[in-house]
Amino acid sequence: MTGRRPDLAEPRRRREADDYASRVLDVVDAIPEGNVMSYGDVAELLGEGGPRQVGRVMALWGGGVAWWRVVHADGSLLAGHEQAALARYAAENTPLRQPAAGGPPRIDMRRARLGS
DNA sequence: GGTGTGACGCAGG
DNA sequence: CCCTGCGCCACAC
Repeated sequence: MTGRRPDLAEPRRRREADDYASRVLDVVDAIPEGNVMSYGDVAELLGEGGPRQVGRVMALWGGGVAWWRVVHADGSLLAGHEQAALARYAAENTPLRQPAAGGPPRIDMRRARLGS
């Protein structure tokens, strides 16, 4: 049919985006204390989108969930929120890897990564 | 409709 | 350990 009704088609796509975001946040919310997942892990478990999509969702709406349980694949912490994240890790006893000297601490992915 | 950008990830050097 | 390039995809301009 030629009547596309853009006034209805547009909002539908918007709803799908929110739905995807809601799924991402749901997965993050399901990560147990003391464990973490990488952006790629979340995307893979979700079976949809990619690490960057997950990252964007977290950037926009991650404030309402345990955002510190989503880290980079190499275990490095979220830039700009290292202190807040570190406090959380200490509180829930998340396994960290201490650097030899002065360097930035990272998650011990082998032990903290969920699923392996 | 091309271009740049990003709370990513991986391979190379 | 550092930096660079490329793939990836949604979004802003």
